Amino acid sequence: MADIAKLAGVAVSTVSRALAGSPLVSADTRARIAELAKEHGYSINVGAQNLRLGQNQTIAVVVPYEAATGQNLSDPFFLSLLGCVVNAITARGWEVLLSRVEANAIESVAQPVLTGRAMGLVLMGHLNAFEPLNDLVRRGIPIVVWGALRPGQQFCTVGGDNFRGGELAGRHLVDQGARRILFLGDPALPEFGQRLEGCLAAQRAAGIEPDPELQKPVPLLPAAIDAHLASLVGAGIAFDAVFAASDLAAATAIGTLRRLGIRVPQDVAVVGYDDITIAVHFDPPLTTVRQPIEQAGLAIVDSLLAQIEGRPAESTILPTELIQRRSSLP
Amino acid sequence: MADIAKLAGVAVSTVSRALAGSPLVSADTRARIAELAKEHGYSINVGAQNLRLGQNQTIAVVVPYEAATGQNLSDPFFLSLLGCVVNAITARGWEVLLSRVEANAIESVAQPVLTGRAMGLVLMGHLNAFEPLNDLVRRGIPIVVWGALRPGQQFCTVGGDNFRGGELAGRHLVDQGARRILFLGDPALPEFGQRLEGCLAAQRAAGIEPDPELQKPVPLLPAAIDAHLASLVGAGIAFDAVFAASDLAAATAIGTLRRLGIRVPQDVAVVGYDDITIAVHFDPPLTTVRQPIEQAGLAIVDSLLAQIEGRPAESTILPTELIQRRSSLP
DNA sequence: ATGAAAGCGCTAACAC
DNA sequence: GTGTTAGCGCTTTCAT
Repeated sequence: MADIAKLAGVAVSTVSRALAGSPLVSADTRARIAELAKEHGYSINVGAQNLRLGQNQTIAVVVPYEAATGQNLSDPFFLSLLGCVVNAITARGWEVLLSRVEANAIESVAQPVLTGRAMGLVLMGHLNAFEPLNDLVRRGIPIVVWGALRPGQQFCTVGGDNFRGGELAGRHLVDQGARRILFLGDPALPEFGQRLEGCLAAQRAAGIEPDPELQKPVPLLPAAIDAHLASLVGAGIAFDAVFAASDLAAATAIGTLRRLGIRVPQDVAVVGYDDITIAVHFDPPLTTVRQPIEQAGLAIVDSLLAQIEGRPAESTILPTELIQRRSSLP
Repeated sequence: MADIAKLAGVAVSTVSRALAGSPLVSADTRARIAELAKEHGYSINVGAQNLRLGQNQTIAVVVPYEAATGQNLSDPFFLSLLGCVVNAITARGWEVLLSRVEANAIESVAQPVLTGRAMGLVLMGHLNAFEPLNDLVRRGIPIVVWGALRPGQQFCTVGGDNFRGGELAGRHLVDQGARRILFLGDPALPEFGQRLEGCLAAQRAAGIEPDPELQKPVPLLPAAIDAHLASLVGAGIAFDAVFAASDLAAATAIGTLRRLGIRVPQDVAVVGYDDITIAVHFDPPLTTVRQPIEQAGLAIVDSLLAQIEGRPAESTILPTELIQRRSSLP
C-alpha cells in the first residue's frame, strides 16, 4: 500500500480511504489509485486489515474425524450438507476455515476462535461431547452444532426432525403391512436414537409392540450390517421391514438381503434416511426420509451470525419428508 | 499477551519466547507462563503472529461452482477427493481456507493468495480455463490443479491416468465380447476426452473401428442421459456396452436401460468411473475405474508445498485400476 | 480533501 | 535470561 501511495504521490491513509471507497477522497484520486492498484496487481492484505479492525469475516467449519461408528466423511449425505454450509457462508460474504478434529480432541474444536482465526464455529456432528460444548457457550464462543436437539443443552443446534422422520418411516412401513420392523443403526447416537423412537411410536400407534431383538445397536459399516443381518436370519428372528439410519446402510442391507435370498420389497420392505443423490438409482429405488440440507446450511449460518452479532439464536428443527420409492412398495 | 506478561511480572517478549518454547527463557518462567496462559484461557493470536512473520500456514482450496455439465459438487467422488485433500493439508500442519468460485470468475481464483490469506492454491477442477491458469504461474502464485495434464500447460496438475483408465475399461469390455461401446460424457472436458481416447485405442487395438455415433457429447445429468439413450434406441443405433465417465452417470444409465427393457449386463455391459463408495451396492454391482484419491490428496499437497518453498514441482499422473464387478460380467 | 501518527498483537534484533 | 524497541500492513482519529 505504501508503494501505491508513493506512485500516486499521496499518503497511505489516502490510499486506504480510496480503496475503501470513502467519499472523503476526491473521485479522480480514487479512480487514479484504483487504476494503479489494478495495474500493479495490488490487493489489500486482509490479514493486516483484520488485525487492525479486530475482526475477520471468517467462520470455522469443524468436521469430526470418523465417529468410528455411524456416519462419517465418506457419507455422501454428510458431504452434501457440508457443501450447503459452505455455500451459505460464502453467500453471506464470509470466509470458511475448514478443519478436522479427532472425536476425542474436543478441546481443540474452539481453537480457531481462540486463536482469532475465526469468529464462530460450525461443528458438523455432535461428537458425543455434551458438557464440553455447553462449556464453549459459557465461554461466549459462538457455535452451532449440526445434530439432534437434546434436553439440557446450552449450545445451539440445527438438525432434521429425527423423531418425525422415524415416525414417517414407521407409519409408512406399517401401512405397507409391516409388523416386524428391523432398525439398523446405533440408537446411542442421539440422532439415530430419535429416529428409532419415532419409528417405535408409529408402530405402537398402530397397535404393534416392537420387538427389542430388532433394535440392537449396529455400527453402520458394511461388514457389521452384513454380520448383523446374517445372524438374525440364522437365529430365525424374522422381520418384514428394515428402517436404516442412512441410505448407505440401506443400500448395504439390500445387497446383503439379496445374497441371503430375501427379496426387496416383496419379502422385506426397506426405508433409508437422507435421500442421497443416488438413492433414486438404487435397485429398487430407495424409499427414504429427506432432510432439507440447503435450508440447513442457511439456518446454521444465520444462527451463527446472530450469535456473533450478539443477537439471540435458537436451535432449529427442520422438517423431514418421506420420499416413497419402490424399495418399500409392493 | 500483554495481560499475561503483566500477570507473570515479565515483558511481553518473554511471554512470546516462552510460548514459542524458546530455550532462551528459563524453564520455570516458561512453565509459569504456560500455566498462566492456560488458566486464563489465552491463546496466541495467529492473525497477528502471521502478520509479523510474513507468512501463514494456510492453503486455499478452491472449488468451482457447477461446471454446468459434467462432475460437480454433488458428485460423491468429488467430495471424497476434497476430503482427502483437506486431510492431507491438515496432516501437514497447514490450515485450509475453502472457497467456491463461479466457473467464469476465474480471476477471483487467486484472490486468497493475493490478499495474503493463503500461501498457495488448490484448484479442484480445470474450469476450462487454460491461459488464465498459466498466467497465475507466471505471476509466481503457487498452484496445483486437479485434472488432466495437457500439452502447453505451465501449471502443475495432479490427476488420474485418464487415458489408461479408458483403455482398461475398453479392453475389458472388448474382452467381454463388446463390439459397439457407447461413451457417456462430454469429450470436450479434457479428463473425459482422454478417457474416451483410451477406450477408442483399446477398441482399435482389438481391430474394432468405433462408431462416431456412439461418441456424441452428453452432459452427465440424469435427464440428458435418459434422453440420449432413448434417442439412440429410438433411432435403432445399437450398442452392446456403455462406458460412462462417472459412476453416477453409469447408475443413471443402468436405470434408464432397465426401463427401456434392456438388461444389464446380459444385453449391455456397463463400466463406470471413480469407484464411489456405493458402486459396490448398485444392482448389479458396478464395474468401474478406480482413482487413488488418498494418494491424490498427498500428491496435491506435496506439490503445492514444494512450490511454496521454492522447490520445483512436477505434475503427477496417478495410476488407475479396473475394478471388475457384475455390471460388465456375464 | 489529504496527511501525520498511533496502534491492532505479535516477533526479533539489539541491548543489558 | 530478560527487557526495550521497531515494525509487519493496515485503519482511523485528529490536524490542517
